[in-house]
Amino acid sequence: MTEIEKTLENKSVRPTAMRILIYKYMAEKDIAVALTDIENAFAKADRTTLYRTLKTFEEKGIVHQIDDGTGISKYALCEPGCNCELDQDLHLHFHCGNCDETVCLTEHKIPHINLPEGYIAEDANLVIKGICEKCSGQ
Amino acid sequence: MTEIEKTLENKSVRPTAMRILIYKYMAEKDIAVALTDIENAFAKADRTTLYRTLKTFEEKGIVHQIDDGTGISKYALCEPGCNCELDQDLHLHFHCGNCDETVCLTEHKIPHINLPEGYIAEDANLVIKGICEKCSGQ
DNA sequence: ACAATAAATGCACTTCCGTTGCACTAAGAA
DNA sequence: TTCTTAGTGCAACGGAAGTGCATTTATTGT
Ligand SMILES: [Mn+2]
Ligand SMILES: [Mn+2]
Ligand SMILES: [Zn+2]
Ligand SMILES: [Zn+2]
Repeated sequence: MTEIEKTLENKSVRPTAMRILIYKYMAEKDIAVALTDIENAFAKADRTTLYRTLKTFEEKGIVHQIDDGTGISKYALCEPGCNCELDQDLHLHFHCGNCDETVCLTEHKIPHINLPEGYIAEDANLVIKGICEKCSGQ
Repeated sequence: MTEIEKTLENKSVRPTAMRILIYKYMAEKDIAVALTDIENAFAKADRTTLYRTLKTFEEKGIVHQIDDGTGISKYALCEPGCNCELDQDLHLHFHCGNCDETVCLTEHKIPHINLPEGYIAEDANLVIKGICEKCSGQ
């Protein structure tokens, strides 16, 4: 049994061929991926299957969904210490306006914000837009 | 000439009847509004007109668009000191999971974030999700 | 190995929101 | 008034998310 299969089973997700391929695809990329990206990478697979795979992965804490403001949902594998299901230690995301790629900045946590009286924070999303290190050429 | 008409002309937007109505509608609300909200408020008007009005307002710096993570674009009037077109002094937004309302927290600016080497920040979006003061009951 | 059961996949279709093209109308300039 | 531009209304398109149901594949129990 491979590493990926073990990882999936640890999260109580049955390691089907499709799921292993999708996991591997996401693991090889260092950027967040959209459903369409996976669809293009695996032309033979049906969009619904990929869609539901991502949904399952998200529910089981294997990936987290990213709203980078483009209107297209992105997904990235959760790091070992990723507490995204607990809504704590939330990291920020960076979207490059040049290459349209979105990356997790897992080391950069969202700073704590003091809200006005009566407001209760449960979750947060911080997206920085600009030029990524690949595109800025340094 | 009313205050609203003056405001629109100052921003080089011709104060048509429809535009004045939309501006007034947004000014009376203390929450961000979606295109659908305006559509429901002015059943006689066409969605396209409202859509293009909001677009014009945004281009002229009268309103700013808000991405609160719901997937539906919201809009709010820019405060007198709102520098949203300059991408500075960006304030954060709060979305209530209970009443589904989104508000501008204009006093709360997005803190400066130190990015990794090579990353250039140009814009930022910070949305806090939780329970608003109306719904938390205090 | 077999049947019974449950999970995963594939296809078709729907919904929602944003967006655009084009014709028509109202408003401002000459 | 005539010319020209800006605003509005109607219809249709588009992308992306989501759902219902039939079919296939895997797992369980005998
Ligand atoms: Mn991330
Ligand atoms: Mn705002
Ligand atoms: Zn880039
Ligand atoms: Zn609320």
